[in-house]
Amino acid sequence: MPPVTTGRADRVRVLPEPPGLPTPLPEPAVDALRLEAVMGALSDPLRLRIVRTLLLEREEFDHPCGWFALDRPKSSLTHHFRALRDAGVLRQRQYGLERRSEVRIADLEARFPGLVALVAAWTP
Amino acid sequence: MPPVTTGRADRVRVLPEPPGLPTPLPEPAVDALRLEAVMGALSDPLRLRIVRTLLLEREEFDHPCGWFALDRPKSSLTHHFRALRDAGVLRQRQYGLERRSEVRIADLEARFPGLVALVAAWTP
DNA sequence: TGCGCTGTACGAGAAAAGTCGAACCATGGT
DNA sequence: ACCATGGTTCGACTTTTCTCGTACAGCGCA
Repeated sequence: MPPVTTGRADRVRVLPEPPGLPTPLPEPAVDALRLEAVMGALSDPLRLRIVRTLLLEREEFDHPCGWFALDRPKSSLTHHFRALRDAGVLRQRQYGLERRSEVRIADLEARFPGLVALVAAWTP
Repeated sequence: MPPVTTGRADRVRVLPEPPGLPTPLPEPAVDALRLEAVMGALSDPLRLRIVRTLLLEREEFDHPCGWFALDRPKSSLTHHFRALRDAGVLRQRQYGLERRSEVRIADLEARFPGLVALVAAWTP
């Protein structure tokens, strides 16, 4: 299976599915996304790395926070994931006890075309 | 009698260069541009507005700082213009006593294609 | 019932960024 | 010579952000 290419928005998986994805945690609507907020969220190397990892290595859907090899305490990770979600970069769902994240590729592409590709091309 | 200024003060930099423009102030090289730094510089509404204005309303080359209608004290503007220059978003040249700025469009486009367009499309 | 797991909430200290006044400098005009 | 212009530097203050420890909560499982 090919690694994801970020230039295009493939299907939007936001539909309510009968087996049911958990409802996403509160997030800004597409037309409420603000460029300065997104930029601010992506102005941190750690968060940039989170998003990039999510873009390049998502095998299926989304990953729990511990998926990434981040050597920070959990409370720090919560902080950064929340910053990304507040800015509208990430969508998070509660799967039982773990919270998984995915990049809102379609939404970002709709409002800020090309931005996702920049993050995917980023090198630490 | 023409008021000949003393040649003791070697302000040679003020001379207009026939073929060229004044040398830009120190700035990061193209391949030293960092996405997180650029994002950080563009995560502020005021700076976003500066860059966007520069992109959309540049009539010729570049503009002095006071060109924009920013109701901030001068020291604040210096701060923000410097932040933009440090991140590599702006290039600044000293024209005699005034300092003019232009967006490093080509450089940004080379490293982060599409980013300039996002700023140009931004709405306050 | 208790343990291990994932992750949150709160709060405090540290670090970074923004804000702005005041002093200053060089230039050009009158 | 003086003043206005366009801008810098410095220092102080305020605000925001980062970092992380501690405490806690829900779920699954023996």
